[in-house]
Amino acid sequence: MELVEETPYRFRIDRRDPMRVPGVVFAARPLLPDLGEDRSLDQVANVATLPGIVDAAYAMPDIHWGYGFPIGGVAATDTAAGGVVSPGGVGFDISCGVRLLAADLDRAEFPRLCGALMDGLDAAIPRGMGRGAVWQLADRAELDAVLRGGSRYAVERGHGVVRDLDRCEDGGAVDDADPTQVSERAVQRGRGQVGSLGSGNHFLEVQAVSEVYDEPVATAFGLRAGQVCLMVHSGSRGLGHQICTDHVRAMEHAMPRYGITVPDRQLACAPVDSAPGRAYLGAMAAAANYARANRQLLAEAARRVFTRVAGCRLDLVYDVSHNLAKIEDHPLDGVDRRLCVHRKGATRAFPPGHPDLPDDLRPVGQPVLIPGSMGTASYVLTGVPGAPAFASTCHGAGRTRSRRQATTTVRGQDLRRDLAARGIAVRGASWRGLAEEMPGAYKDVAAVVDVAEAAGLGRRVARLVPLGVVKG
DNA sequence: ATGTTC
Repeated sequence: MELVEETPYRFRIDRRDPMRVPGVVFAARPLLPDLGEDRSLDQVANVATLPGIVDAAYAMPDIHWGYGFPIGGVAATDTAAGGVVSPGGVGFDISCGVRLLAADLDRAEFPRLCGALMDGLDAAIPRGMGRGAVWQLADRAELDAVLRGGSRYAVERGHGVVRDLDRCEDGGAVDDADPTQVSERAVQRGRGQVGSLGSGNHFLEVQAVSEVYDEPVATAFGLRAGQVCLMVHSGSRGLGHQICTDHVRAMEHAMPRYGITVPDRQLACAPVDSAPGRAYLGAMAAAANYARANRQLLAEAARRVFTRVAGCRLDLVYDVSHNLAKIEDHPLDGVDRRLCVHRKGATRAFPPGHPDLPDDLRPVGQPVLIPGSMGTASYVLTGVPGAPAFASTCHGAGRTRSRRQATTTVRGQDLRRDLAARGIAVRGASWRGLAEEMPGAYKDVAAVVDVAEAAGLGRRVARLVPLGVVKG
């Protein structure tokens, strides 16, 4: 794979047939994928062949190998020019994302509360493969209400406060969810999982603000140095996974009907303006709402623990997805075009002044939540004006070694002990799951965020360090 | 990521 270094933070993959646009990789040399075992740069070139793709196939500094599309990938297609939507451009965990809450509690108070707080969260947060959930839905009709209403419905049912919705992407729910495009199997898998963390890299973490880079913006976000925070990273569980599986299969069969060929069958896609395209987008929107309700319920469960143990509030800073396709207007050659923007392992980062931001955030831009790997820092960024890649940035550290490799390197028990020695309390669900998330299997999130800022994708606002980790 | 290979 030939990479042309345009700047120290931006590399180009020149267009060659059948690519329709070039590839652009935001990275520094040390962050580029290891070509021996990671085919993600080939995946960038593959994505660049998709019908209707505009501008470039983008990759963020946390890029790594994914299903069809790279994780850390952004691709936009022109909906008026046969542009496609591809489930592989969203990923299996539809609307996986991050929610950050700020406590009215100083980190100096944490040591005396740590044991009770972490034990309380350990008991209150369902997690791991399958397992239980916070919210027992009455019936299919109530699940449909979640699929249509997301966090808005959760708050209507008493799981949260109205102010939460102001601090959620899309006010807590996307429109155009179509539960009729969600299969019975997806419904069955999702029915008992609203308010559950899942496994893998999902987590709930008690953190402290360790550094503020931009005080006015941090203040507008509701963050100050030394403050205790809570970060939730979870998605749409088995429901989103099943929806992805179902619609990839449907699109594989439908592609010949639209004369579409792709270099990798994992890039199965259909025009946005087609029956299978609309069907996927309707089901995807339903999964997006499910994921938001899931994070809303998890945050509520954590709030109850914080209230009981510490007598403190948790105010929502923001909730944003990093696995989603959205129909957005962006200027191309000076003209606004309606695009289907796929972000897979990439976080939307609206700049100051964006009309979709709530009034109190519009002057400062959207909070962009970047979780680090276990035991390392996380970052809060804000969007910047005129950014490339359709107002998107990285979503985390990015894996460098497989789960399997990680488990042969370290034991979960040792990892937990090492973290405890560094003052980080861990409440896991399985030793294996813990080992798979060893920080050494990830890039350095600080380096990833440095590149994101240097490449003009976003601007650092605050750094958060872990105090306690609840792992799936 | 995932009832971790329908």
